[in-house]
Amino acid sequence: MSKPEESNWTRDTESKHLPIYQHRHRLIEAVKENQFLVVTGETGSGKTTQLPQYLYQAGFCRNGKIGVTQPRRVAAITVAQRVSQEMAVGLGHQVGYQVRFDDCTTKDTLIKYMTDGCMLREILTDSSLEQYSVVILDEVHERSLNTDILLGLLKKTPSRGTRGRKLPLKVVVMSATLETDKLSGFLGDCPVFTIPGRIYPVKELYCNLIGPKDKDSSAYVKAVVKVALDVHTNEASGDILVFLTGQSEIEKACDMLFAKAESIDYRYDVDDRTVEGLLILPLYGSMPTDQQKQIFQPAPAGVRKCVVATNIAATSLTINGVRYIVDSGFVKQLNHNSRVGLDILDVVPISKSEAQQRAGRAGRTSPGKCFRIYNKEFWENCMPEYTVPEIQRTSLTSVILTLKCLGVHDVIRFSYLDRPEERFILDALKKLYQFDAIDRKGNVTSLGRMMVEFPLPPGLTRALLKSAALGCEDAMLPVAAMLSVENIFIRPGLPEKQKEAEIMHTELAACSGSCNDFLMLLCIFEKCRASENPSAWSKDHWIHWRALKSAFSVETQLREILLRLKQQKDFPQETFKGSNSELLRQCLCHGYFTHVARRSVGKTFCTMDGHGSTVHIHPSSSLFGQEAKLDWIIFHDVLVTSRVYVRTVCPIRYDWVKDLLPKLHEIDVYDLSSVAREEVTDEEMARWEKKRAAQKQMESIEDASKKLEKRNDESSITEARSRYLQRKQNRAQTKHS
DNA sequence: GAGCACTGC
Repeated sequence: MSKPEESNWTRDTESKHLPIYQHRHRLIEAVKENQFLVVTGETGSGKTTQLPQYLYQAGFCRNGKIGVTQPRRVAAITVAQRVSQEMAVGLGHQVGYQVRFDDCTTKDTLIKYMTDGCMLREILTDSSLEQYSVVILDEVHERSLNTDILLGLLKKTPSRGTRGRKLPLKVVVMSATLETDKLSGFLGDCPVFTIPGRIYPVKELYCNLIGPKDKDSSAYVKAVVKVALDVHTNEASGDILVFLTGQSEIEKACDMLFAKAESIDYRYDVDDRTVEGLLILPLYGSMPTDQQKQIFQPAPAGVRKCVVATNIAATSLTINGVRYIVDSGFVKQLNHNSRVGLDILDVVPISKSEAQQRAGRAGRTSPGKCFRIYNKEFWENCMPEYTVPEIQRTSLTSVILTLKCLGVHDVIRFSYLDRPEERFILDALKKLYQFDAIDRKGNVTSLGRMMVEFPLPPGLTRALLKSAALGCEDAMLPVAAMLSVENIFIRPGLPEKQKEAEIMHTELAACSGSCNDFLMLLCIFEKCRASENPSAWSKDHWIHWRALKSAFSVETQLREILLRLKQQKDFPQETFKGSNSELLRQCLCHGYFTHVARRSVGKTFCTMDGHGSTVHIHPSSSLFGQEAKLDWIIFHDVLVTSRVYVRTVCPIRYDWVKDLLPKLHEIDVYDLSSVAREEVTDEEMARWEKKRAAQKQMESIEDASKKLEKRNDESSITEARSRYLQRKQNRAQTKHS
């Protein structure tokens, strides 16, 4: 292996002026002396780019690679590019990166930047991380789900001698200055190394336009517009960055900025979105990338940029030249609600640490100001200190399966930096049991070992494996791919264009018989792939080409994994007795029997998972309006807006799920909690077997359908849940009217 | 007759 010249490294004057440079010797010593180290420093301290280079220079690569994790793909790629330039080596050689679909490493790679998800995959194949001498977890304060899991796994780091390791693995945890004591405490009171940052002061101001009682979104859209215009008229030069929660609000705010500017006698030009001296630019994730690019170009001389953005501008994208922040104080957050068994997207106040993060975006190149539209009372009473970490508000099914496959059987007492609620873990275990990924004692089954290989939600993997057993994976692979990319349907803003798109989408639905949204996805996938010019085809049919293209890559990846697994001797093989038109739907049932609903009054459906929630078919479904013809359905996901909607729907027959549904009630939380704790006694096992036998007997006497209905109807808890959802609906309706 | 923040494998 070739080392970069020492002179080359020190000649780099830019990196010598970074705050971290003068601490390099002490840092290297600290890593040498400790197995765990917390390194803290604000953005701009140089820790992400410099520390791996210092360790490389100090000879840490003699016994293995240095791995650096990032929560986001772009960060992993750009930092690796930067470091390879600084070290004057080709990207992919000594310095490389690995993200999904893009492995830019070789056998020479010694400093490897990667996403936290990739590192987790790597641990699945090499649990002692034999190839690494040091692992650096970066951006730990962001508390991404995968980083949190890595923290817990690396805490019990492989020490000297375990599975081929010559030396114990060094673990460095890098975080912004928040909660470093907690991190150090978690890692056995390891030392904390603080590097001064290089950010400029940001003055924080409270505009007192919103208080704890303001819950209405139109109030804060008006407020941010007012503040942004005030900044434009009163403050010195520098761009403005406004934080709102979503696309529709952002568009509304941009329109209001024009209108208000006009009413106070500004000239403006709608096409350029320019009010006199103010260039107004919306920014959100689903925006076409070419439109996003415009945002990074500096405004013309004498013009001030005003970017109205979602949280995407808080971490994922950096806009240079921003000196003023206008903070609405809200964010849209996906929370798993285990009480109703749904994931619900909610608008909630941001945390104080998130507000500081937003303010920090104004101080990257010069001193700045942050205007908070809310008052001090809102700050004190409505905003929590820290954001609830993802691991405590997300569905854990995939993560728990990964942990189980890594040999962590006691998933309740695993070392979590912040422990998820027990019922979230039990929910996940229950789902895994229902999908046959774990057995009654909580051990991973051979099916579970196969399932963990797929980057898909377990239900979808279950359906895919079923289809492969029956030999119809060519139909299921595209469906699985299409369901794991962002929304593929374009919905234009202009009403006449909207109609045009709708007609096109209805035609696409017709090609699959207009009564199965899953089949419609397959149809679109295949039609586009078969067309001469797929991107033109997408455009003509109002389909997002970017999303469809990524569905093609996902399908290829899934197909490769499946091919590999099919070579195993124990890969299941089954024969199908039934008509071909039913084959795909029956396979889907094996992944979606937790998402079964039966039509109840009028156009409503009642979920059969034991929660008995009332749901409606979403208007975007090809089954919308055909409710009267339907009886049993399965659905891919749930959306709570003015009503509880199910999207991506498919009609099924009760016969196809009747043998699966009892599995939903076969195991209770008490059973699982002891499974989870590895405290299943023989007595408990015997009791369960007895119960199961009794249940089987019942089934032969009583029709399973009736029983399930009864279970759903009689439970008062279920009714309470329905009432809760109803209230939620009513609240949402008031909010929207 | 509705409208989905942001990541990641």
